[in-house]
Amino acid sequence: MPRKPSYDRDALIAQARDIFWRQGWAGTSLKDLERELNLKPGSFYAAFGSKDALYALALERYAQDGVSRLTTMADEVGPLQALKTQPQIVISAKEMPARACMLAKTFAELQAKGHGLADKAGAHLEEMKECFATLFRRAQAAGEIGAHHDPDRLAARYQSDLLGLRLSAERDDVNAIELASDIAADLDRL
Amino acid sequence: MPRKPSYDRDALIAQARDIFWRQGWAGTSLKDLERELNLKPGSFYAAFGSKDALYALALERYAQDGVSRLTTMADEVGPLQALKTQPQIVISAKEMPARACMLAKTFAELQAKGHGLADKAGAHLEEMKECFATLFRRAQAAGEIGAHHDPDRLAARYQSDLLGLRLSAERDDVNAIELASDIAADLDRL
DNA sequence: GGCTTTATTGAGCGATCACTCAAGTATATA
DNA sequence: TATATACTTGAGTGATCGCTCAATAAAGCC
Repeated sequence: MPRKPSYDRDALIAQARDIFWRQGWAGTSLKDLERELNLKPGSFYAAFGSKDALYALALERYAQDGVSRLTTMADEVGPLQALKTQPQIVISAKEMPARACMLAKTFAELQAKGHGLADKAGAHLEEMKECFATLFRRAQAAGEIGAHHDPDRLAARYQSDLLGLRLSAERDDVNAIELASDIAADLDRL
Repeated sequence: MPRKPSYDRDALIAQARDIFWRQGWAGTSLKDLERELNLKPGSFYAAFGSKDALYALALERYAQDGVSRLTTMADEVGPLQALKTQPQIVISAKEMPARACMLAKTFAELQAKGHGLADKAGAHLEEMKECFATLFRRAQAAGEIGAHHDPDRLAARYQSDLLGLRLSAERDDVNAIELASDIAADLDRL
């Protein structure tokens, strides 16, 4: 009996993710979203409930895609090679809306105000870190990395390096390719 | 003949810097500033002209303080030791309003929208990077670092590491002290 | 003290914010 | 085809945004 929506909800979430990723939370108005997603206010709120609810969906999508892309690559080329390749990938950014990490941007923007979305972003960052740690553990098990290292500590450092790289890659005065290869080179010394 | 302002302009700029540093550009309203600086709208605009103008002053103050603190330390303990100590310092954050870098936060928040303050923040980041490069050059001249390294490349990597560290240090699930000491330890392998 | 000059005050400006809702429209079932 | 059930529309909500300005108060110079 009902009527079907004329839009593809998943596609709208992906589109919203890209806008939020680029412009941030406060930097994206509902006018922006309504225009880009081609939704009137009524439809928007019927579909997503609120700006924050859509942002949360966008964050989740972003984090899921990041983890699945990395684990897929690790299954194909091995854990260490995946970790070494990741820096290049995150700054290649041809069709990506931004090089900086959306989770980091969200966390940095909203943490001070105690916004719930900052906590969600922080949780996703933690998931991502645990994903890195798993790859370091697998690399250790495969003998690609010395057994004396703490994989959690390596993961924290590696994630921090990636966040720095991705932020630096937004700048014109930084050679991100050199930076990425230097970070990757560090993994060979473990 | 005139009447003197009842406030200390420099102190107000420092106070505004701390608020902006913590809450970001969009996250800080004029109401916030008027309340914290104890200024009515009229006085505020007579003193600073606009929110953006005050933000620019705050950025400048932030950058100047950062450079002068680092160069002072380098004069006291030497360039390499200063670079090795800096990571601990930036995350100690007893009386600092945030651990993340204000320049990086500003750049990340406003760059996508083409806001002029993002360019100013980017320029200050470049100054800071050049300051790091100078210290690496001085460390090289002193024989503390191998001559085969490119100091500009080292500076870019070091700055990126610091930005990542400072962002990570805002998180509860990251051991920032370990992170800082790992970054410092890397300098001994140069 | 009188005068000039500037600082201070706070009500209020238009614009924009996230969001609501009643009315109209299209569709799947009966 | 008739009806029930959504989806779509867009004018409009109160709140807040950055900011203005006329009125008032206070300080330095004569």
